[in-house]
Amino acid sequence: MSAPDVPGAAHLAARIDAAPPYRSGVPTITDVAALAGVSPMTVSRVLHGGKNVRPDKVKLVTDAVATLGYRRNENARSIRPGQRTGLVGVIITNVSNPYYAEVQQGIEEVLSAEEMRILVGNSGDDVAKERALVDDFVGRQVDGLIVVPSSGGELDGAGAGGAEHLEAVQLARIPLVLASRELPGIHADTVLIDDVTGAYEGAKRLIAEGHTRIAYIGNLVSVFTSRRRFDGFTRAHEEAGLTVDPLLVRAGPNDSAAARGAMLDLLGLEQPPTAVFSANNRNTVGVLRAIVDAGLDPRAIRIIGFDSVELSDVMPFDLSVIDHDARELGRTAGRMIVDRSSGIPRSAPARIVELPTRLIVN
Amino acid sequence: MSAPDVPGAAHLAARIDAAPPYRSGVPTITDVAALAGVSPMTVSRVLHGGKNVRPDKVKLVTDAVATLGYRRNENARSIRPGQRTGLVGVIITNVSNPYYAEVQQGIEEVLSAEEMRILVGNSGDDVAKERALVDDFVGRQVDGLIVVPSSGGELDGAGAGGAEHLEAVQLARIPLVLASRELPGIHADTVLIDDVTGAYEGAKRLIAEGHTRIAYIGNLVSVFTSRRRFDGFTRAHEEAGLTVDPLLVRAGPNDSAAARGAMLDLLGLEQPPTAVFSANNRNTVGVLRAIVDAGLDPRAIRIIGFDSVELSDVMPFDLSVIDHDARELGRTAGRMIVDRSSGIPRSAPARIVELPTRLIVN
DNA sequence: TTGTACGCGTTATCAG
DNA sequence: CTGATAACGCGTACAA
Repeated sequence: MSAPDVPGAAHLAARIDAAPPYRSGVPTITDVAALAGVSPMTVSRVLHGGKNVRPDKVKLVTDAVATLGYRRNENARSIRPGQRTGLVGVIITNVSNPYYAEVQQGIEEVLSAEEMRILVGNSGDDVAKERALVDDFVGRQVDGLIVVPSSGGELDGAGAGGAEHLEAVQLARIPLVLASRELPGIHADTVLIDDVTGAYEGAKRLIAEGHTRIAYIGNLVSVFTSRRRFDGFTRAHEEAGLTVDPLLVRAGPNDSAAARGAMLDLLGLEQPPTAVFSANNRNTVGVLRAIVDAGLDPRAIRIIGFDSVELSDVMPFDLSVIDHDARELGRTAGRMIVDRSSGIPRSAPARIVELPTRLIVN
Repeated sequence: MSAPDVPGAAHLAARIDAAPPYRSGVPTITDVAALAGVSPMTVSRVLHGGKNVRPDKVKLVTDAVATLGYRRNENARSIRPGQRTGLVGVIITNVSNPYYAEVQQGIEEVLSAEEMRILVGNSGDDVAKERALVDDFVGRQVDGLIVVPSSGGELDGAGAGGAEHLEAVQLARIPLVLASRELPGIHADTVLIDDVTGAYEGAKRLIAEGHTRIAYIGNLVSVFTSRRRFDGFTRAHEEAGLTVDPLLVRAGPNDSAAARGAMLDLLGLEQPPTAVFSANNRNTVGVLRAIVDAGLDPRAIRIIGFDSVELSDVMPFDLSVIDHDARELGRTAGRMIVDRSSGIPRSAPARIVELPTRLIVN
């Protein structure tokens, strides 16, 4: 097996030995070129549309591609300057919330039409994890980033409290879109739900029905949307000359279990509320569960919930919802990325879009 | 501004001119090296743990990294042989189905713990789109692929009907995991729900309750799981000495709208069923809606549905569900990828895991 | 302990 | 119309 002393043969053996054992069998453009009997450059041209290549060579190449099962290495391609990766990083807090699943669907719908793909990460509403994901995605040379910002960072009220990683993204001139939530100090394309108006109209409706003691369940401390919704809730009260009873405001919950606890607590008050405003779909689920668990007649209390809840219209509760189009929110975010990465210059001012809500009374 | 004739200065100017205009400002390892006054190699070493580098140089480098905001280019890194990308392609039919959203969540949970990221695409149950996604993901050098196979390809009953793209994945020695559905002719790690047993127990329960005319709603033509569920459904009938009335089997629907139509149709029969078995959560939603739309008393008909439906236990229907852990299915798929890409050899026989179901009677 | 040389797969540039 | 060359950012092998 050792190379004989014949120069030519030795050279060949060396080439074979050099045929790297690590070459995992995945064919490269060079393999295609060799099989087709052309240069790699010609193969590249054919792959890019075959402009300015003789038809017979085109056929040679396409055949070689087919027999070898060749696929372009997108990563190698993208290290060259000026080449896009076609990758967009998507960071959401939690896909198992149907709302965010719907947002992701909308994003994917728009981007896949542009042959772009999404890298998805769940932050779990944890700023540290969000930061790690951003770093990773940037390292993978994404063409854009869509983020539902984690709420944790807002706690300290500082400028862009804990959002330096997103500032860095902008410094690197990577298009950034904030979805569903704004972030103080970060000036980026943003798509929101019109939380204030939606909540205002929901609360107004309850007040019109005669309710004066309306509870509010939603995390006002750290969740941007919940604070906005509370603003609308409060405004409706003010307009009607009512005041919001602080005892009826449960500012903690942001998941169904916590909301259930808060609701059970409210039901145990000396003077319980006659209606409840729930700040999001997870909380609404918790509220409903509390009512059932407390053994109450499901219609004993009026409920209005932000976001939709599947089958809310057939449930035995006195439940209305403030609905909106989560998928359209995702689509809008996707379009913003597409616009920025072609078309609209990076330096154009940030756009802020607010999507409407629709009150569905049951 | 033109370079003077002083050799040294000219050289410098040349370097500056050479500083490519396309260099989009993103710092590279070379920039870090220059700022730190070391070679790129030393920077690389520091980034990989700083073993065998003098502490002062380590500091120099880490400082330079910090001031420049340097991040390693993962794509450039991955083109070298033997380097993993840490990317896993995930192809699901539709994330807006809460079941698949949950699966994705499970996958992400396991993989992100290994510092791996997911590329997600929706196939919309379209084999052509699935194929395109597979091609794209393979081109991006994913370390593995998790696929909920589209059903379209099974129509022609041929060997691996329309699944050649998945065979190709295996030929390229990329770990492949099938989730939720099997594919004839494809021999890969697979994680399924124990559909047969789950459906069997559900149907058995209805029969034990005295029902003999039980309708079945689910797409038997193209959906693997639905066929398996029908098997269990049938077996329970046989065991009880009953036969399934073909008139009560609606083999078409695979979404809530179609299921609603089928259910309305069933309700209009001369001899309507006294119970319904719905093959998945989308269908269950349609069934419930049909009952409400038909103006029936929600409790007029017994329903059992595969998959869970949120708040099924508090709804005013006579609804039981055959529940299972979708997130665990996702986790299992993720673990299979991790195992194959390290640990377990690629050549080890395919593993098939069936996760249990749980009948929740309401 | 540190640096040099080279190659990974691809494509822009330029020469033929 | 075609091909040789160089370069993208990084890491391995080897040399100093």
